[in-house]
Amino acid sequence: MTPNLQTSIPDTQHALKELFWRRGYEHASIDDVVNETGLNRYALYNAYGGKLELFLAALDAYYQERKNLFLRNLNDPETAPLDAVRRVFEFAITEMAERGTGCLMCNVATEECGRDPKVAARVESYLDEIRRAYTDALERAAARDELNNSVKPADGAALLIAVKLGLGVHAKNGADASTMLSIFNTAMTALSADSS
Amino acid sequence: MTPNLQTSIPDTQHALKELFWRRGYEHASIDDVVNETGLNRYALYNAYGGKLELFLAALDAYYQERKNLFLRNLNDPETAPLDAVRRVFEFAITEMAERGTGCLMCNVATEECGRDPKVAARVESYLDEIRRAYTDALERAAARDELNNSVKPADGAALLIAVKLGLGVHAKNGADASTMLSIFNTAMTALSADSS
DNA sequence: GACGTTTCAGAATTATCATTCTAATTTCAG
DNA sequence: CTGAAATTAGAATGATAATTCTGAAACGTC
Repeated sequence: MTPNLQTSIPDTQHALKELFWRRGYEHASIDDVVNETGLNRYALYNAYGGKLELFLAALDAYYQERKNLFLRNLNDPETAPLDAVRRVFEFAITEMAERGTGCLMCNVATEECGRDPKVAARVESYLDEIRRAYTDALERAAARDELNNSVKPADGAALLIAVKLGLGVHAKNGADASTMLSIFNTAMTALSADSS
Repeated sequence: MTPNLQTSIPDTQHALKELFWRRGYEHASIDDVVNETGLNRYALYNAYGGKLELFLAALDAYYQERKNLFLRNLNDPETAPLDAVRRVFEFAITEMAERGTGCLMCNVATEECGRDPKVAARVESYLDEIRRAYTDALERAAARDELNNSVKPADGAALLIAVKLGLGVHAKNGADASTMLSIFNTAMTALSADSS
């Protein structure tokens, strides 16, 4: 009945992701981890090493999930690039508003554990990958004359990421979806070709 | 030599502001407060009540300082409104990059103490006041045909605040001033009249 | 079924920190 | 001066949490 470590690792990572996403690194205790993963404390330490490694596993699970979801949408050839960006943001905003916990990657960036080199390296590479994907999408938009031509795709991508981080802060403060969507729409209006 | 409480409160608030800004609420201990304010532990508890009230004092000191600085610049009749916005952001970005600690108000919003009702109320009223000031500035810009006419002043103001929060996250992660200025410039380009 | 190994639950350890307490010192009015 | 009141430095308290330890239970192999 009790799952062994081998078969339970994916579930464990999912539970870790949920726990750290909801509570943050510092406010999730090992007792919480034990309760929510169902795994034995001793086994956890043997398998992962310590709390930080547990967190890295959660971050990896989050990263894989987002990467699949976002990049698949952004690169969908059936969808106009700015519509794809919109779809990704609308999903993220709705989710953040429902959960009230911002985005795990943004939260990490503001927590003390974000100063850890291993954590920081993951955040950086994750943000780089997202930025590249946004840049590609905005380049395709520019090629279709759908991008504000005063804005370079790479700059627009960096702005989108900053807005996303800002929305994550708003979400942690209990902002509702409509407030956040309005902010995102303003950004998209300002970045779009027909804007002025 | 040791200052008494009456004359030292302004210095105390300044020291509290610095301490909590640099370390955050949770990672600043009462020992730190004792060391950095030079005040007696017992006296601190008598004067303030507890750690949260110490933090509120820090928040108040920060708020007063920013309010004077930012609103004076934003409302300066000698300066074109978008230039005034730019001046405020350039100051804030330079400061955040130098300190590497984001902005105190943004940090609060992401910390657990931001869930406290008294803290949340202060953050909300502070952000409202800033939003109103940005809205006024953007309305003046619109009257001079300097604002992207697809963007309503109130929406532009909300976007500026989200960007500011996002830049605060970047700053906490060690972003340098030029990266942050570039993001801000992109936002201003997209919000300006001659943008497309 | 028996034994060596693995896994378990939860206690022990160690550390940190907010808050309160205490005994000594300073202050200052008379 | 002097003695009551205020103020101090730092120890005690109580709580929480990461990590390690321990003795018991479960498991698999023969």
